[in-house]
Amino acid sequence: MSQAVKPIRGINDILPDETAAWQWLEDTARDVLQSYGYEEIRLPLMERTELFARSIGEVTDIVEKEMYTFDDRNGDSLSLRPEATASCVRAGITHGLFHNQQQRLWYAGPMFRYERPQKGRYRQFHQMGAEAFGFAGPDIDAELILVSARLWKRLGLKGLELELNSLGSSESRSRYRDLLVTYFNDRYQDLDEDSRRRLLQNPLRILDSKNPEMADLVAQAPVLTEHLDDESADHFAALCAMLDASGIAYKLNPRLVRGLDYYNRTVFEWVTDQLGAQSAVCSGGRYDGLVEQLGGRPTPAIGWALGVERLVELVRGASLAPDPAGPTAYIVPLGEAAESRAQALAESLRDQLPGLRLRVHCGGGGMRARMKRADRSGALCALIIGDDELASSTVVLKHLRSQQDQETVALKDLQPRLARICSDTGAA
RNA sequence: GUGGGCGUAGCUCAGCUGGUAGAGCCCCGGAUUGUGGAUCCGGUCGUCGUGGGUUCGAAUCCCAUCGUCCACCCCA
Repeated sequence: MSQAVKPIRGINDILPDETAAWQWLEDTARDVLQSYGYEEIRLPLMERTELFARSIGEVTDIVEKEMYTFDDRNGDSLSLRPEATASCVRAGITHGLFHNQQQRLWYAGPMFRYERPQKGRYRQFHQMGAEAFGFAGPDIDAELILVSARLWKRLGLKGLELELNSLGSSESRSRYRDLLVTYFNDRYQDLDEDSRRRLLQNPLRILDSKNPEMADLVAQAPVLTEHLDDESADHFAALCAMLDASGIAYKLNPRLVRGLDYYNRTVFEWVTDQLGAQSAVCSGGRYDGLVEQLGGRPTPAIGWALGVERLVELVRGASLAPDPAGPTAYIVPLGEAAESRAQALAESLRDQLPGLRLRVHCGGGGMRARMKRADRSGALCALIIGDDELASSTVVLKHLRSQQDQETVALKDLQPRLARICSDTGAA
């Protein structure tokens, strides 16, 4: 044996025993998004590096040390996308989607960040996201939160908490930022190493510190929500009233900031305590300045993204995902004559019943081995075809999930018989 | 980038005061020549992560290295 090729760290395969949960989650999310009138947009996996630098922020960790960046053969610097909002905005500008128009969009797909992998954090991970463009008022903020809340409900997920905050306008945010820098600079001696670094890069993130020794200092710091501009305060109050009216519970968290530079006003996170250090399952916020910043016309915008791996973990942990459906029938041909007929029989059944799931035994083996495979396949029944059945144009239908006696079914009656099995079990 | 735990069969793991590698599950065959699930019998499967060192002898001790998991950081 030659040496096996190693996989890339933090870039995982999703194996067949997990894909049922993934598909269920993705299907459910798509249904929910479409039920609110959101339309899918498919975006490229890579963009010019400049796009991410200009949107996420030059001095963020994501851009400085977590992007997969390389020069293509023309010498252009490209990066695998670390998130999709920037691409979505870019695509909207490229195709004029924002000119006097409103857009409700969603996307799904892999993102890439060069981080040390740990629970709920991988170098290739998947997000689904929703973005709304051209809506300035708090009603769309409420709607986007309702979309996410409905998704948790449809998935049967309990225990997610919504944390909510407002960062204010970019002007009030930067005034607050100055206040905060002054406050922490005056207490520089008490700052831990991480916070000193953040003071230069992203002072708001000091408020997020997990270090208990920083707790007092953070608690005494100026509070963001007390320094909002009037319009942002009104916007936020109206959003809260709408959520109250819809029965959505939330926790105001004045320390909730976001790592990406483009957010303003509403920011929110759905958090869980089930995922170790990774508490955020879905988060987002308003980014009213981004479209203009990337060369489009001023366009208010807001969106969220959810981490598919994290949700899959929650859904699997709570055994919420339905069991994968096995085949309706497993066809067991016995003898050369039957083996040469089996695939043709299966083909004609699939023609007649498009929803039917048939697995035809391949690979030889004795009767016992074939029946064992039929059982392991999860099939509802086995269809046994040997010389006797060929001679009489019948098959033996054996029920594998119940104690019903096996039946001999004429070939001409097989299609309605299988259709009935499908409908009895709610399949197809 | 920093810190800690762990790397033995496809999977889960035992073996670690150095003596030449085991169990359960899975898989295959048989008991049951055309009938799965339960039971019983038999069988296949290992560069003991990699490289070096100590030793008559290393899965076991030492060093290095890689991988992986978790946490910091960052964030979905």
